[in-house]
Amino acid sequence: MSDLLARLRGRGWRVTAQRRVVAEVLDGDHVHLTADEVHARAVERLPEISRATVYNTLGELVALGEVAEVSTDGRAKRYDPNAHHPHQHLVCSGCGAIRDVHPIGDPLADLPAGERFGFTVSEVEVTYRGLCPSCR
Amino acid sequence: MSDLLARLRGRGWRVTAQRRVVAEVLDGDHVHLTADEVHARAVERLPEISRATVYNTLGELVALGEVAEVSTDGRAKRYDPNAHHPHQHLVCSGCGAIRDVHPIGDPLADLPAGERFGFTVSEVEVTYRGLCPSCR
DNA sequence: TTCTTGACCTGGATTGAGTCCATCGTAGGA
DNA sequence: TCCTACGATGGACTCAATCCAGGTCAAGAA
Repeated sequence: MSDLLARLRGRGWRVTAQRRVVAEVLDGDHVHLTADEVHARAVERLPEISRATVYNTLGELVALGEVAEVSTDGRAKRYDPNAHHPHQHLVCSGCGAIRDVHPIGDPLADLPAGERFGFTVSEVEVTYRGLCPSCR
Repeated sequence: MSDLLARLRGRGWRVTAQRRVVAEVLDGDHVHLTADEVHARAVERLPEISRATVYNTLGELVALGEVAEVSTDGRAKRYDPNAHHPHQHLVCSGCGAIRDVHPIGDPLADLPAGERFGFTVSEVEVTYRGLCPSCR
């Protein structure tokens, strides 16, 4: 993630304290924070940062393909910094915990042409659901 | 869907005009209405029906396993009456159109034990994305 | 058929997530 | 150092969904 800011600068991004803090908060594996959680953590480092800025920055990171949006429950979207490593998600129906997982095979290949209704299919999103060890 | 009301009555449901109308609106294949769309159509048949009742009834139908909740965009949830026939969804990134699809194989089998983090995995949800013929 | 009652419905207030916008501030080039 | 266009702010607003107090009615009992 440390070179993320360099990559963004290379794309003409103006690097500000706010954007740096948002990028820093979103660092690590199995990180799936909501926008409000990102904001809460960003405030600890930069007390005046506004929610609008967090939403704007997350939106830009998503548009640039640096962060992926995940919506596993019907509630707030979550932001996943692991966008450069394709993966799917495993969600606990009890506590909502989310893990990144890597199924075998290409899920795209499992949709026969006869089931594509003439669509050009380019992406698949798989969400596995179950109970985690501590909710069972 | 016509025997849905009979099934519900059998489960001790009190059948009211409102519940009947909601169930009728949710009939057919490739039907994926939002709660507000269900409400709009229900109002045509029963002008005084309230949004709260539509939400309550949809929630009960979901809890009974008669209808499935689908959230393909980050926006309003959609309700899919096809819950008794397992299927996945194909969504157009352009216009949002949704089709029911049936991939080959069991997607659950594609998640190796080593990737389950001790979870008891019981469900998979697959969303294919692409462009429909008229958006391409 | 009428009565009774607890489950159901209503509409308005409320919550929560997210967006919009007018204004102010500042990163980075000249 | 100065300028200015891009970025940040925060308060108002939208949209989806839920909550709640009070009125209504489906279905079993008599």
